[in-house]
Amino acid sequence: MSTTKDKILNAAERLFADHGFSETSLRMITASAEVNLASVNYHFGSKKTLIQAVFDRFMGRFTNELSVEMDRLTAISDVLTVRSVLETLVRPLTLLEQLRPHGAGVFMNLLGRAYAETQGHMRRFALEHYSDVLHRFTDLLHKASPHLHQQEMFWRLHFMLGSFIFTLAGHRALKEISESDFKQTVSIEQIINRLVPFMSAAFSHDAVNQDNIADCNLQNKPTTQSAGDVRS
Amino acid sequence: MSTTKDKILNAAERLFADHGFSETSLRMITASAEVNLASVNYHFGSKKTLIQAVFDRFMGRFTNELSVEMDRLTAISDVLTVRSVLETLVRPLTLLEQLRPHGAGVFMNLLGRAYAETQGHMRRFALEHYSDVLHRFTDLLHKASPHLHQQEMFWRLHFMLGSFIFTLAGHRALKEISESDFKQTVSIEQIINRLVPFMSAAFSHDAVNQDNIADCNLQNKPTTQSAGDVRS
DNA sequence: GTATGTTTAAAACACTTGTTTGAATTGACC
DNA sequence: GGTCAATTCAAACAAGTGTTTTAAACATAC
Repeated sequence: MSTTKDKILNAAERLFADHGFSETSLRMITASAEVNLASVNYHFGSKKTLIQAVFDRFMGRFTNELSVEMDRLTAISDVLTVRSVLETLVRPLTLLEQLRPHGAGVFMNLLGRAYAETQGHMRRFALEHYSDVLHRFTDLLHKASPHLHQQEMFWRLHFMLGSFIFTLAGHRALKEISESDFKQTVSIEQIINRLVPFMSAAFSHDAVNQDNIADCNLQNKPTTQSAGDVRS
Repeated sequence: MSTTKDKILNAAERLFADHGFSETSLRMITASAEVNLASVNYHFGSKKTLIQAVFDRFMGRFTNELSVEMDRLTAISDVLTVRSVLETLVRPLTLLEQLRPHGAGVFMNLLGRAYAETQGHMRRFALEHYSDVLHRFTDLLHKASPHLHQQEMFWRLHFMLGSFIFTLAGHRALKEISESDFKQTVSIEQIINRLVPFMSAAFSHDAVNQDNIADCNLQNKPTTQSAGDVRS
């Protein structure tokens, strides 16, 4: 029942959100947690595994919630849209945010880091431990857009991931700019609710003949195509 | 005339791409550049300003190219589409990549870092020194989608930026996965050419009444064949 | 050639990093 | 109360960090 472990975990979480990982020292963490410096190595082994532990705790909470949302979705409707699948992300993310200050931000930071690693150590860990939930999500997405083949799916998935990670991981900076420019507060939930339809449209677009998209587009219709000037 | 400065800049560029910024020490840089350790402080003042110098050099090359592309676009056509505006990014980015190994990756890394900073020091620097080109780009984008109000514009711009930064900054890791999964090499140009139509669709979507998008959506429609294969 | 300002060189500086050590403390169980 | 393992603690460790210093080498002008 030793609370030391949790104190470290919580302090690390908060500091990681504020300063990033390599910019957060163990001394900052232990000072903030009011525990001894050596205790982090005692309980977690190393800084690297501490980061993993923080990540793991987030990932567990997130995938649990996501699982619930996906259950709900598949229960109520048998026709899937990209939009409805992406909307399963909203609650898990906002929940993370209200569970801890900047929760979604730290989580996305960790996720981004997991991918940025060239070695891919953290990514492999996540894909192993949470493969079922993750695969289930991509499966739903695939069912919602069956015309996309695997490779296109792969890239769209990561384009989307990029938007999510970038905006949510750095949402404090973005909030700052937005609020100084528009004199209006903005919550992470609002950002997500803007992001989901945005990504839905992107994910659903027909790449072969993009004029189909243009036709639906309510903006000025360019009959003279200046587009398609794709240099190879 | 002194090549020491350039040697440092080039070595820093390459190492930043491989290990990130805080993970790259000045000793690694000076060793790789085969110059004395002290010379980086002599020529650049500090590590921080060295990073800025690397960023500045990239930013200069990038904005120059982008400017040319925007000239070309506005010259040939007076009706703008989101797609055509986004396509002005293709050449500047691929040029960066072929100019130096992983050039676009480092540049996007720096760009991402510029935004991630809570203090916003680097972002402010970029916005001041390159405001004209940057504003011109956003203006074109705004002209191409005049129905979007400022705030929605702001967020969509950053959603897009997120995809670009994430995918290009981490494109080496993504390449790795993609090539091991699909047994097929993939160039950064191919990624960009996938990303542009993806983001065009996202940017052009009608947020007010998203059913319009859904109606245009070709998913589940039997007439469409396996789409999305857009390698150029 | 000397003088002047610029560039390079090796070494040391002051400091922070993650980690380890070995003794002190705690808390439970017999 | 004594035993033993688990935990905490202060201190030190070795390695690495960015930066500064001082002297030497260089180039260029007078």
